[in-house]
Amino acid sequence: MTAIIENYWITILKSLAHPTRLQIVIELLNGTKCVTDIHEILPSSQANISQHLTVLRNARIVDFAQDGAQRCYYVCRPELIEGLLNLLRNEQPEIVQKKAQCCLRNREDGAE
Amino acid sequence: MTAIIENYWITILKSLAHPTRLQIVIELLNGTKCVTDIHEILPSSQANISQHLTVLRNARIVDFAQDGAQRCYYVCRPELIEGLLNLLRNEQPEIVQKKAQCCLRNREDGAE
DNA sequence: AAATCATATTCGAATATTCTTATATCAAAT
DNA sequence: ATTTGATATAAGAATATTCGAATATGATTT
Repeated sequence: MTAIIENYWITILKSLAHPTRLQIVIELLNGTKCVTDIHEILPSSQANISQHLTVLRNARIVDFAQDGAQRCYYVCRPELIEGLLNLLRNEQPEIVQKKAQCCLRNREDGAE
Repeated sequence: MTAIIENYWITILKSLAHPTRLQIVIELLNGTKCVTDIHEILPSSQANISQHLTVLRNARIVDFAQDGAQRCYYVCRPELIEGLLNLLRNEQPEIVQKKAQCCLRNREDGAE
C-alpha cells in the first residue's frame, strides 16, 4: 500500500488552515447562514468573508442554496468536517520514544 | 457551547497542508525514519526535508529520538494523524440543499 | 585533530496568501 | 427604471511561505 496523497487533501487542509475560514465552517455546522449573518458574527469585512467562502466552496467544503438575493451557505460534507474537529478537540498525549533505531545505515551488524 | 478555535489547530492544519510534509508524515506512520531515509524516498533536498521536519516538529506532529549522529523521526500523535488521514480517505458524498432558508432577514412574517 | 557522515540553519529570491478598497452584479422593492 | 439590499470580483499592497545555495553544527571514525 503505497502512500498516495490526493491533491484535494491538500486543498481541504489548506482551506481549513485559516482562522477565519475554520471559524466560518464551525458556525455553519451550527446551521445554515447567509453572508450577512456570518459578517455579523465574525470581525472580517463582507468582501473578505465572501472571499473565504469562495475558497471553502472551491474545496467543496461548503455550498450554498440561493434564496432570493441571499445565498444560504452550509457545510456540504459535515461528517468530514465534524470528524476533523472532533479529532482536534480530543487532544491526545504525545508519544515519546526515548530510543529508536530507525535504519541500519552505517551499522556493521546490519542484516539485509 | 461557543465555537472555540484553538490556535494550535491552525498550526496543525497548516503543517499538514503541504504535499511534502503530508508525505513525510505518511511515511513516518509506516515506521520511524531518519532524515536521510526520508531524503531517499522523497524528491526534495536534504535541507528542505529538514526544514519541513522543523515545521512538523513545531506543530508537535513529529518528534525524534537521537541515535548517534542520526535523528530518528516518528509521528508523536499517531491517532490524530491517522484519524485525519482516514477521514480524508473516506470520501463522502456531498450534501445538496436545494432550498434553504437560513435567516429571517427582510421577511414580513419573520417570527422572533 | 582531521575527515566524514548526518542534520540544521541562514539568507535571499521567487512565489503564494491575505486583506483592503473600490466597484460590479444581481435580485427585490419602490 | 431606479433604488436598495446582498453578495461577488478585481486590483494591488502587505505579508507569509517556500525552496535553493551556502554554510554551520555535531557526532563518529580514522
